[in-house]
Amino acid sequence: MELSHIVEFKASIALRERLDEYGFTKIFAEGEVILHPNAYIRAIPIVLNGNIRVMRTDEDGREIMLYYINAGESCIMSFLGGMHHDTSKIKAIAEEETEILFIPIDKVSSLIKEFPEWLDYIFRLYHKRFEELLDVVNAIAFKKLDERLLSFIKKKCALTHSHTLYVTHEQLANELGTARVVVSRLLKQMEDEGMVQLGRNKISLI
Amino acid sequence: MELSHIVEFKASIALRERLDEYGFTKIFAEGEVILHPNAYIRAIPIVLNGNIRVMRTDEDGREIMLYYINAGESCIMSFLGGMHHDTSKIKAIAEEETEILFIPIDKVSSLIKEFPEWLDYIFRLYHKRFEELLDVVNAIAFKKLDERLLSFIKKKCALTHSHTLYVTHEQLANELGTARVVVSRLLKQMEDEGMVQLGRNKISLI
DNA sequence: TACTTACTGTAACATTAGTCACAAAATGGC
DNA sequence: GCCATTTTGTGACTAATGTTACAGTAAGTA
Repeated sequence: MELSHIVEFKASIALRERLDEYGFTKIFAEGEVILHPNAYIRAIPIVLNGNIRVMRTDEDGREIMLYYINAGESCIMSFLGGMHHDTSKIKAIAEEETEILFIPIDKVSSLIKEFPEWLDYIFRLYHKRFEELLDVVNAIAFKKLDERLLSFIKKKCALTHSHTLYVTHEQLANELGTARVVVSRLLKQMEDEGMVQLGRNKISLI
Repeated sequence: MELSHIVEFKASIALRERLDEYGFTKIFAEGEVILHPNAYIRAIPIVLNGNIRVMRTDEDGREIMLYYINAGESCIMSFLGGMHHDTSKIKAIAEEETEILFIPIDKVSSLIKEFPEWLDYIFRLYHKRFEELLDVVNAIAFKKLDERLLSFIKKKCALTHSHTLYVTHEQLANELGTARVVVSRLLKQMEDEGMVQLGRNKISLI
């Protein structure tokens, strides 16, 4: 994805040039950790290609997935954290091979003053993330695991525009914040009900 | 609380005057709903005195508390929602008698251009809310109810600078997103363990 | 005081999810 | 093909929470 495809950046060549000038790109392999919990934040990432999975981890090492950052989007948690010289409260992992443009945090704030579209971009993403977080709260507070599992599978499928997912039950369990057996049990149930078809490392929606 | 006590506003008489000029204040009684879910947002609230409780509600009417908005703070969800002409995803209730200064949404964005400290204020609150939301996610994903209940009671006590809380088990249950019997059961247990003392409409931390 | 209402306590039971243990199947390397 | 490893399936059990039903108790008020 080119920066010019981001709606807020389309009209401003100047902003795009500035981002190119200040930023540096880096490519992460699938599964690579982009941002560790408690790490200091020096730059905010804009995803050019690929996807980032954002996880919340607790002290005991348990994790739960919060949302995806798709191409064209940024990690707004980093932005806030960086602005306040705070450490990261989340963990970001490349869901597939992912190319990222990093903008140093000091440039981020100076760009706000110069380019209102940059601020619009930040606000739009904030809004999106906030709503996604609220959806997560809803899901874990009010939904049962089978429902969460199903919509999680659907979301993952949507990312790859496919009906088949290549993941292990273990991975799903980790991202949902539960145990592998639980996921296996529920998946088997869903297969019996004809909702999915299971294979090794493979789940197909029907 | 005066606007001048808000750290970002201290230095700028001009900003405070503008807020006074554009805004209008309103007083809400304890328990009054300030913002309904799905309502259109035309103004963002700054709490001058009192506290607002922000709840997430799901389609079936179940609720769960997200965080408090204290004096000097604003509801950042409204801000985002308002900027994007979106409806409210949350419900805001006056926890006690609460005085609120409402700033019309169109003024909010024009103030950003004029007063960088206004933007700083917004960012600071975003950051705070985001972290609070993450804490909520952690709590409901990984903590057991007894632990959540206890820390919830402590948080409520902290609001009033007291060791005694005047609420019913029903209210606590609603805010935790669970059932009254469950809360009663856990509270009784906590009383047996000498952690709290119970009365009608009353819970004292020991 | 007597009545009503709101709040709390408790038992019994159902459901959901987590845990442990181990078997069975699939896969990949040799 | 054989073996090691990873992944999946399953049963049995425990723990946590939700649900229903009802009794007891405090407070308010006519």
